[in-house]
Amino acid sequence: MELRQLRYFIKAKELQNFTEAAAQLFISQSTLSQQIKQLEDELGTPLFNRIGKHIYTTEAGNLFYSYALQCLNKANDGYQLLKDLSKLQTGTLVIGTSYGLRHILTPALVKFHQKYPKVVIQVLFGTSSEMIDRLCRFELDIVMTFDEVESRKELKYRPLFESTLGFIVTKDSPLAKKKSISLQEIKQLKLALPAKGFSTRNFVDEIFVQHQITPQVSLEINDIPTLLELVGTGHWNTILTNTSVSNQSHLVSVPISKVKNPQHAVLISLTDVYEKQAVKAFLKILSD
Amino acid sequence: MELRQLRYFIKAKELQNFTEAAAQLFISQSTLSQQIKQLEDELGTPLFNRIGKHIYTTEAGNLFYSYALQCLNKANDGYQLLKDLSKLQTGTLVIGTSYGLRHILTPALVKFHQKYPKVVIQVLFGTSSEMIDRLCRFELDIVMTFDEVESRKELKYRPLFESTLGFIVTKDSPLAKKKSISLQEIKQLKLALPAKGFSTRNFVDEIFVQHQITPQVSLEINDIPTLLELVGTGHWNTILTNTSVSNQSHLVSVPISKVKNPQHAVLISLTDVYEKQAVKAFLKILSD
DNA sequence: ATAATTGATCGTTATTACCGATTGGTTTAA
DNA sequence: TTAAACCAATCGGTAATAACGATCAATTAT
Repeated sequence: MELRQLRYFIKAKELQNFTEAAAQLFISQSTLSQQIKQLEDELGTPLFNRIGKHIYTTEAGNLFYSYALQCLNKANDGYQLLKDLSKLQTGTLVIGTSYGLRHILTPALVKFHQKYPKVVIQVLFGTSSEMIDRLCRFELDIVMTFDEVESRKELKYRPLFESTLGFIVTKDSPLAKKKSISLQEIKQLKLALPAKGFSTRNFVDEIFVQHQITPQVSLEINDIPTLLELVGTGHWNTILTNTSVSNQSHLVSVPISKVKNPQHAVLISLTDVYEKQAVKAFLKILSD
Repeated sequence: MELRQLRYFIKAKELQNFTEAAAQLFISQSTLSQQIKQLEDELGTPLFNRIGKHIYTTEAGNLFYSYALQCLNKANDGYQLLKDLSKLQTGTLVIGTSYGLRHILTPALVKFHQKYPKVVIQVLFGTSSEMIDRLCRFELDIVMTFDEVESRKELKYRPLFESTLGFIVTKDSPLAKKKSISLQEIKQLKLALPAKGFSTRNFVDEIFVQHQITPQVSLEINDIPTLLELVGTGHWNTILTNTSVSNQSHLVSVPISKVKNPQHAVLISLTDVYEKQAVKAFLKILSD
């Protein structure tokens, strides 16, 4: 049984006339006759009664018609779905992102959703190492994070922008008015930092190692909003990319002196893998 | 798009391996590769990501899979339907029935035979317990009888109609003119009853027990036509469903007073078992 | 009667599904 | 590092078959 035969059968049944059906199908009458016969042979029962020059469907033909239609419709639905997908009328976009990038993520999500409202978006915050693992396991379509030290060839890196680290304190703190703060000063203060694995944490650790300074890390946490809330209480200070506190009015970012610390925000995807239409569209919106 | 390609795609997607899929489909790997490629070209999007020696379905492939499956299932459903239907051209229908139901059985058999002349019909009269045993041993397709006290979950009961018991006497008997007869009067008379196991007998026994009356059962017999013949001699009387004597002009059924005795005629079949097309057709005819 | 219409059939052609062998890439084992 | 194993893609050739035109047989309309 082939879809071709079902298409022929349906047309023939609807027109009750092989010659006309063949014409509409742009095939010869003999071809239609043969293909119907072949289908009947496979099904083991006639689909048409041939009475003189007229044909009409048998009981079997009438019953089978409904299934043939449904079968063809399913095939067509699948076809249409993929055509829609290429026009982004459907599908899913799964984004992994660092918390420090949400200020560029959120407006991009809004724009994307306005343009492609039928695409379902999933956003996952997490550590960059965790997200890259997920990316390699095909659980994510794209990762937005700050770049890692090593670069892997199975990953494709698209730079977004640079951001510097800042020392985060409450607006009311005496430190809030300083124009800059040195690592030596920071060494005296209790820090709350993102847990190991976060790209910012990796970067902070690296800086302290470079300057041979051991900071007082009195709290580690793997949730940035909570970290910011804790810093807001005034009991801790932290170091984050400036962009992480851009919408936190009660917190202030003080530049760290004598430290070259630009972090590079990047988009990471898999190389040599078919890239979803939704990913392409999303990248286009981000780059605007 | 052809069903062949959908079949290939589904197998490849399920095994995530072209070589193995081709083997299971009994085609060469090159053929599978070509057909998948052809399908992808028609759909305008890759269905598989080819990364290294592994393949896995793209988003499009995953979405399309469901439709491909449904499409194939519809085709298969249609195929199965016609195979079932064609069995009505050759199959057998084995019916077990109580004697009391022959008045509805015979016209149904005639109609069924006119519609499906090639189906061989076997009819077996017997006790309901015997027939239900046979049904469970798959020796019968369907049983027509009066309902038993207990209902088993492996059996499916379809009610047909209700019938009452009557006291059967010859037309010439002085009792024939009575408008009703009480159990006390019956107690004085010699009875010929169907053998134990017949549903009517079970029901009659139960009624006597309920009224704490012991009847004079002077004859038991497991063949209803013979029983009726004996009753016709005037030496015995009996108790049967009224429908049993509906075509016996020399016998009369006298209602039994003060006894709630509707018997429920039912069709019994096995649950959770494939129901023959012939059975469905027969049920349809019966219900008309 | 005759012509027109229709589906089935026959012989042929064009297409294509299929195969085996090979290639090029990657992964695994030595 | 090299060799072996594995896998999908590709190529050229063959067998299967979808398609065609012509014709036949049957029915219907004129």
